[in-house]
Amino acid sequence: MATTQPNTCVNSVDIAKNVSADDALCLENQVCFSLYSAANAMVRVYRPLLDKLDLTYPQYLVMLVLWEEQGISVKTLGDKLFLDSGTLTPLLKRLEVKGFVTRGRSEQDERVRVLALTSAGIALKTQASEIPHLMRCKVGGEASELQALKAMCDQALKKLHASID
Amino acid sequence: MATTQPNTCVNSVDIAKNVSADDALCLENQVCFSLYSAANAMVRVYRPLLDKLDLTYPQYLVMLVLWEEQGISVKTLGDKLFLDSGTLTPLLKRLEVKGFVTRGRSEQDERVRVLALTSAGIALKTQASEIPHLMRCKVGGEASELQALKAMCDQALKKLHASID
DNA sequence: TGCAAGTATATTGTGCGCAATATAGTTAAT
DNA sequence: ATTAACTATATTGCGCACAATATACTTGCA
Repeated sequence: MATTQPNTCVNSVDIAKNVSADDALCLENQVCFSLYSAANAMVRVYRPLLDKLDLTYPQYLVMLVLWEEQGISVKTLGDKLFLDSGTLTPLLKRLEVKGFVTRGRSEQDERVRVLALTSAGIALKTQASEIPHLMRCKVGGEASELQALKAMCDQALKKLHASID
Repeated sequence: MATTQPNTCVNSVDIAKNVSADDALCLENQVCFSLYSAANAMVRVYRPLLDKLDLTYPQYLVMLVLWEEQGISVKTLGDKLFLDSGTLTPLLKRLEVKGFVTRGRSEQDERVRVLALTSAGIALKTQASEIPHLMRCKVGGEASELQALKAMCDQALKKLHASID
């Protein structure tokens, strides 16, 4: 395992192991490319299932949060989903137009939007309850593998967040 | 570990293990959300590094491919990156405007674009050679962990692709 | 040869993601 | 009470992703 590049880090992100500068730029060795491609593919597989609920994947994530807890702010929602208002504001407006979500104002603090579900939004949860099962069937794989994947993604996410100072 | 939902699949995608329909819709249990968030965070961490090369992350991926092999078609590029012409055509035009890439035509088949690098595009590889190292330092973590993450993403990608019939 | 079927790329439209910026409302310190 | 600093949301602009569609070119078959 030759290393032709001085390397003050013992570890690697975009290479499978310590390799030459050239091998490090090889697509095959890029961890991040695998992550990126898997995430894209995942959204693609969700799409036909979510089409039936008239939701996109990011909209589905918002609904997951609101099915758990209503009356939260855009900020709180963004903290949970790691998304900002530039993404969420237009997305929430689309959910409002579809009649799934209401965007009220806090009486205590006029700046904050209070997000809630309409009855249609609440009702959607019943249809959505099939989705995890359908995804399971579509993709298969051992539960332990998926748990491991989730654990590694969560760990990577933690480090990536930390590296944004 | 009670299962309140009949389940013909032994495995799970969006839940950590066999759980109730309600727990399956819990954001905390969603493997795909972890994948999605980690991929977003990864692109965010790349951004300041790639800004210096005047590249976005998807543009960087295209350059990685072209640094390995020039003269390929949009189709071949798309097969390698799992992206279609709707994504690549405008992206390649932007790389052309920046002066990194040329978009010629095949003489054998007038339909196919033949992608090549300009001298500026080739020169960029030298600057890019630092990026894997810089990402490694930014994120840290054991090489074996990253290898494992890559392996699991590749496996997931394979299954996700297969599930699109 | 002519034409149907297939293929490669391009176009259009929608919805993210996110940086940068703007605006309005709140809080705290003087 | 003012005002400066802070906070929550919104807006704008750019670049993906991708479905759906269009166009141009090629190939194979009758």
